[in-house]
Amino acid sequence: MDNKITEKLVERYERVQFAVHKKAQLLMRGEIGEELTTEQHATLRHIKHFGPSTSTQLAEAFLVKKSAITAIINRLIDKKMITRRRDQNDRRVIYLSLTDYGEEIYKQCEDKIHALVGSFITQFEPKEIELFLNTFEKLEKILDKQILDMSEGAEK
Amino acid sequence: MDNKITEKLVERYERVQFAVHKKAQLLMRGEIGEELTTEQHATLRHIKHFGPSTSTQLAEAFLVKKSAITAIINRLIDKKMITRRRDQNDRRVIYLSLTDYGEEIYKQCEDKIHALVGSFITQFEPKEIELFLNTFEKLEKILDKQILDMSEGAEK
DNA sequence: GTCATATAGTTAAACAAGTGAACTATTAAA
DNA sequence: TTTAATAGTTCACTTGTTTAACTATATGAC
Repeated sequence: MDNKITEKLVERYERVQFAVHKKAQLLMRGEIGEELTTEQHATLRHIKHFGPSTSTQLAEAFLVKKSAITAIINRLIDKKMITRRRDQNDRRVIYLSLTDYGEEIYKQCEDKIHALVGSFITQFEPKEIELFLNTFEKLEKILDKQILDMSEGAEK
Repeated sequence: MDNKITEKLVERYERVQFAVHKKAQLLMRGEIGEELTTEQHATLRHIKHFGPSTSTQLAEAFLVKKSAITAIINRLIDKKMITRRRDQNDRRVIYLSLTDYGEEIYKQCEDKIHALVGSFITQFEPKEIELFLNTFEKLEKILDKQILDMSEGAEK
């Protein structure tokens, strides 16, 4: 009984998550003139959201090693979308910021995503959206706690 | 007004999707004795679900090129989780099936996932789960149609 | 029946993302 | 001041991906 629902949930979640991911990938590809990978977009998003950030902060946010961030950052710098700036108080630290071009590309991506999601929203009842948001908020809290617990051992 | 909701939806969805993905990754890593990547797990899942499959079918299901499937398959064969079997009617075709070992590892993964999701379920109202399922079903249909439209040009 | 074409799958080169370990600087602490 | 810790990079290796060239088999036009 309960097993059936679990299975259904997993299956349906996986299919939607796959479809959303693919859709987002297609959105980031080509249409804007610049190709952005999922990770590159997430990096721009983090910096836009939290302001100038360090590799360490990005690594913690994405739950990957710092060397992985270095690689992504190098590619974004090649694309002239972000810049490095050394902290003068602590000269080990490097702050990463968006260039004007980075801001521009990021904005174009956001517009695309928002337009897409906006078109979805019209097909749902306000009540459905409300409940969706609440469920996800709850889910997020549960997951965050669990992931923190699990990755604590693996963290450096 | 509507803009605000779109933004919230995107943000919340992205955070949950990230958390779920990381959580699943951690689940597949080590705990079972065998490491499975997301793609390897999805491949086992597809074969388990649809029975002996071809590279072409997997490539279509995952929306990647066939050469990407070849690489994943080779690694799963190295791990002795699947086998190739030539079709005798059409000798171009190769069917991929799970080995007993593959079945065993896959089952262990599923059990882990179901246990996890089962533990989530208890924290939600039946009504919430019902609506969640319905919303996702609706979302899936919308996305499937859109992705089909978008990738039609890109398909080979 | 034979020749052109389509289909199934592999291979190889190149790129993006990731890990792990060794490394350079710089700062903090004993 | 010598030792620790921290921030970041580099390098070798793995996985997943695309593109393009390739092999082998099947289909179809004539």
